Amino acid sequence: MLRWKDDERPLAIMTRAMPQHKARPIAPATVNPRERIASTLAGIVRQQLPGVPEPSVVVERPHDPTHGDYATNVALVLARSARRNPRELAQTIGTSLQAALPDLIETPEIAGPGFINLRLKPAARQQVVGAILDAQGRYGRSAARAGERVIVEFVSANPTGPLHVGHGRQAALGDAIANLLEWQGCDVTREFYYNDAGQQIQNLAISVRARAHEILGESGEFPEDGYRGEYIRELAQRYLDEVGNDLADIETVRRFAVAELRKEQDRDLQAFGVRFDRYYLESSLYTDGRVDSTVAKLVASGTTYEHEGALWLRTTSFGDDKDRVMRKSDGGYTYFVPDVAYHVTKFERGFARAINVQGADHHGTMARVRAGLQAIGIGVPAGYPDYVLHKMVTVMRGGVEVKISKRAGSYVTLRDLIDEAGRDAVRFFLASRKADSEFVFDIDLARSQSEENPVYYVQYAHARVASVLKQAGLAPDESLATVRDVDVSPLVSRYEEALLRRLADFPDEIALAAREFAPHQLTFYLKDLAQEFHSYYNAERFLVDDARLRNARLALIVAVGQVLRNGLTVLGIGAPDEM
RNA sequence: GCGCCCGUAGCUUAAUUGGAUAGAGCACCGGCCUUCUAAGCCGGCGGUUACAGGUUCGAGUCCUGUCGGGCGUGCCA
Repeated sequence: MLRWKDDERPLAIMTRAMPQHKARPIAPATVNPRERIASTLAGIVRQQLPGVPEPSVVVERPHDPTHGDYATNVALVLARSARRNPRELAQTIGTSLQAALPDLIETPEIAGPGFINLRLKPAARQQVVGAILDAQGRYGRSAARAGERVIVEFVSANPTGPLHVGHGRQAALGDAIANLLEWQGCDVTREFYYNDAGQQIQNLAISVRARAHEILGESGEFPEDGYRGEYIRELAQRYLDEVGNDLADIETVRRFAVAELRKEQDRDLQAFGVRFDRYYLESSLYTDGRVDSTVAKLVASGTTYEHEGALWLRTTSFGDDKDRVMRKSDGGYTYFVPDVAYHVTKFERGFARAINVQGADHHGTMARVRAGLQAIGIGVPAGYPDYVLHKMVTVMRGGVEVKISKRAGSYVTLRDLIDEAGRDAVRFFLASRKADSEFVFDIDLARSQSEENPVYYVQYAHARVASVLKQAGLAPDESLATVRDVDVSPLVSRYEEALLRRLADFPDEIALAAREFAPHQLTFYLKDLAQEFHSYYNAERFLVDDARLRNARLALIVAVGQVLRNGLTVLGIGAPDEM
């Protein structure tokens, strides 16, 4: 997952307020090798090929480890405009590169149509262990985006029923995205837009009241579009127990039902390990006048018109494919008006970036909200807010789709999933796919505490690290300090090379996953890291007699344990010491 | 009808954003526990990347069209 352009800021490993300690054998202020190579390369191109339009210099990990630690395609990209043979150009650039970085790389190899393959000197590859130990649990964190204020809105379920698996996917994705951004230095606010003002809340109240009448033995019809889940009956029973038999005031019923459902949603989210900084109430947008003032501003901007008794916004002027109704002919606002008003507050609250994690059925609102923000003319940037839309989750058990739960009736609840498969497995699974692909959640797989379950595979690697350290006499909280200054030069086996490369990639993985709102990339990284560790574990012994080798290997696996833990933490998953 | 998204091995999927021989896991077959956790490791089988064209040194990735699935689409949220 490495791809950097030379015009992007290098990503510095967070080194904040770290106590200075003994000088280590490797250069103290070492930068990530990839960054050094990329910037040196850019200089060489500028110097040797003046006048050639400078391309993005890309230094990346080759797929095949026999191609070395890094590879670059500069020669291929430049060959045409420089009117040179790509392989011959690669040779020239490669020679200059090695001359500039003799301590870092071996003699470059030219391969294929003109790739330059670079192999790090062992000491350069090994330095990552020191970097991880020095970081004191903060390896992978960066200050690259320090001070950037970001709001991540996710879940935002209506308080009309229990959370379903789709909300679970949003919670897993949204929380992981928020964590990723925090690890990049962003100042992140997690917000739940709490839709308490619409027609569906009224339906909830009516449904609960109808069930309460039934319980009291009073006849009456259940509303056509009422909510039919078992939880409505439970709410009705609790209402009768706690509030009383007076059902005359629908407002009292409504308030009770909403409060109860919110409590339940909060309990589910807590069980899932997700917390919000703020719940933003849709109703407050009406009571504080923001909806009215939003409409007034849109009218004043001249982007609205009246047609057939309704007020329309000319969203087509801002990229939408149809104009949209703002105020219905009956005088009420359509939902998209408070939506725009809400996003105005995000912008006005100073969030330079807003990310909305929602189901793909909301994709229609994207163009509308963005158009509304543009129309209002208060300087909101064109792509604001960002959307991460996810597709449907299908739950499978025993090879067949599960469509209903007892409590909710028509859908599977997040609580069902957590109860069946456990928090960690559910979070890992729901974060492990690209958001815009359809998701098949196999309950049997998530439940199985065995080889076919990836989350246990990763956690097991962490537990194995902890177990070895324990037998080496290293307490978990002391292991970092104990191995900090060991000589890591014996780490040269193919397993060790692979692990060192993987560890060096971690900060870049975080940065990339944060930039692309793509936690699934991190799940794949962790599986790969765990796999390399398990292979190593099976092939080599750590507690060997040779003290120098033993210490080097212990330092390496302490570093592996750190990265596994950090990665799992970003995904909101525990890193157990024992399994 | 129109718009957006998706289509990769029997199943679930990845692919460094246009790079090298399309990688994994599950399932299936064969090996590895007197040694730090076998919830593990090693090997094998399995691909016309839905289809047809195009762009270029190079396409799963970009463009055009077709097929299949999902979602949305002037007064539901």
